[in-house]
Amino acid sequence: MNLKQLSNILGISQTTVSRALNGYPEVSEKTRALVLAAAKKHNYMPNTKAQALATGKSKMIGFVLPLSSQHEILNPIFGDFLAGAAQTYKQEGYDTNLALTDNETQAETYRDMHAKGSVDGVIVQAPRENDERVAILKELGLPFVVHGRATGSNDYHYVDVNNTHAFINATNFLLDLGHKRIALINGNEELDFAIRRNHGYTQALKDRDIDIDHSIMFNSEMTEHFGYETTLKLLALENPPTAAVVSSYALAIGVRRALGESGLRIGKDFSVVIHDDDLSYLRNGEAQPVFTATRSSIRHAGQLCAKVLLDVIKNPSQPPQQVILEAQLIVGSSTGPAPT
Amino acid sequence: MNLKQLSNILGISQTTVSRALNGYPEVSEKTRALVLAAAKKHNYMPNTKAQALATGKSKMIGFVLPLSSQHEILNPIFGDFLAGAAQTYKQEGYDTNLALTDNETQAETYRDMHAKGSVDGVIVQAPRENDERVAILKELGLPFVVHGRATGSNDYHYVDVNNTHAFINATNFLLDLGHKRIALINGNEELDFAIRRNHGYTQALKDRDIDIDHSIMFNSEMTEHFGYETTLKLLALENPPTAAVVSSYALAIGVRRALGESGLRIGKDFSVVIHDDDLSYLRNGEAQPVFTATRSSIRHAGQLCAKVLLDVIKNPSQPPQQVILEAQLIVGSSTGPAPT
DNA sequence: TTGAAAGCGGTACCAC
DNA sequence: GTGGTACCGCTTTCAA
Repeated sequence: MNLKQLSNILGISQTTVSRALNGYPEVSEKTRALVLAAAKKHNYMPNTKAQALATGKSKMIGFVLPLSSQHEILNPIFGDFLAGAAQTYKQEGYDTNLALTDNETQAETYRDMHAKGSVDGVIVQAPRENDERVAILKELGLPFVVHGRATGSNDYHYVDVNNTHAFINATNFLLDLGHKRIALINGNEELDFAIRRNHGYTQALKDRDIDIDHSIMFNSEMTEHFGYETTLKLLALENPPTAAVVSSYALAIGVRRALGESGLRIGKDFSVVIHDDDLSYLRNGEAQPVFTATRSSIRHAGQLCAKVLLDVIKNPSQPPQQVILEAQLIVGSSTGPAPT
Repeated sequence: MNLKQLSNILGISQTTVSRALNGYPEVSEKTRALVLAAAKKHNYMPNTKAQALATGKSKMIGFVLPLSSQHEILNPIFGDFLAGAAQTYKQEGYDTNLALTDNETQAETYRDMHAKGSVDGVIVQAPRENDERVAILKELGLPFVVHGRATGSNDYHYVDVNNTHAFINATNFLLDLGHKRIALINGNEELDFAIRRNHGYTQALKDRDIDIDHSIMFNSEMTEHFGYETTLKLLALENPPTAAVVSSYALAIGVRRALGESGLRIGKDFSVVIHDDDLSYLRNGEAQPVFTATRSSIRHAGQLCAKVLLDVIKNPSQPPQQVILEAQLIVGSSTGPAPT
């Protein structure tokens, strides 16, 4: 069923039918009612391609996903973030176009999307310093919002989590329990969020006049394996820590295993606060009696990014919108005080 | 840059330019070379909407994602499967259209996609018995491939993992180690794959004339929490099992925690084989020294689904293609023999 | 308030 | 080999 057929059935011109469907005021209410009824009856929906061609708006948002996101870090982003964003787009009548790309040809992918006219705007994930993508998108004039931010950059729209504050809170929580030696098990130092988490951790310690001990600060892959290895190293120290702030659930699983094998009970002999963006692991609360969690909802970030992007598409020349989300500190019962 | 502009620059008709670009044989090689060079120089790409409108093919594949996929089970599907599929689509010049939907309005979503002419085909996830979606897609004549299968259904194209065989292998592995009492910790019994896993497990036991003991077979949510609780229950039995086949990494994490707290060492006092589709947890091999894993690559399933779908789109009237993937048994070193 | 017709950017048939 | 032109399904100007 297309416009022409529908208008033929009704004996009204395509023009009027189109106007009735799109809510133009000049159509008589009687006609509109007729058209709407017929459209519903025949399950008519305007062909999106034709609409896009005629209006110049594709009503599609691009989500570019580098294949390197097999990588641990981007995995949760992929799922929950995208789900949140797509949901918001849908509410506003936009579709989501997923574009995979090699890590090296990311910039080209954006160029192509724009040249092919397939999207009205895009989201950029995990920006780096002086990000090529940002430069290209500006050059193309394609609306975009960045999820995360490159250290120091602030001349574009972005949505980010307040990682610094989250880790100040997490560290303070352990300090308040009386811990003096608190380890940090964090992601790779090239990542902006990991840098901010390092900052939050050191900030909290400095505020209590505790010296930073770099031998109990670790930055690397956020995997179970690394959490495990790191914890064993920490416990083997002459003066081992009594608690740790951990940057992801995957890491924390490794931490827990290492503690278990070393005979240390979490919440009694050793306290752990973890941070995670991915709610799925925490959803049923199974982690809470054991760990204390600082968590941010990646799905919510997706929704916000989408909202900002749609706003930018409608009003492209506005000054940068920069949204910082606060992470939530969830206090479980059994992360106990520091051993005396 | 569009066709008209490009043809003006070249002083050739749109028709010829289009033909040259699309590889039609009747164009002289000289002309084609000229056109190709100019296209590259000006970064010309045909507008997908116009192309779709003119050809009647949208070159887009729909991926419908019910919002209930916040649910644990569908989460890995979301990421790795979609990545695999999208990669394949891209190679063939197709784009991926992600459509979120409420669980209740899934069928309508397919109807709408078809009515709007936005996709050439779709993937259906996690089919149920007499699935409404399958019926509708057949009715619409929209090409589709199902990921998974409903018990007993076989009149459509699908790609599925050989869950039965995977669990026969997993169980046999433990039997070969000498275990006599092997528990099963599996997903909810309403799910087709869980049913098949139950079958595989019981099959393997029967083949060795071991009686099925339903008190050590568990079906429920595939979460850490349930893995933990179940394992505690198992260990509290009068005659506890000495090993377990576990249906997901999340469950296995709970199992490990329960064993740890009970002072049992994995691979010495208790053996575990886990099955998981999501490679990300296992990627660095951190689980292998501790668990033995039966794993299927969900990304690979995505690629295969995509291939089949593209094939079906090109040749819609072919008989059902039904692909069954074998899962891989990965033998770790420390899952030891049964205690004597 | 309604309708005819000219695009939007391509493809493909038909003639040359 | 190449070019003219109708058409894909919709929006939008212009006239009535």
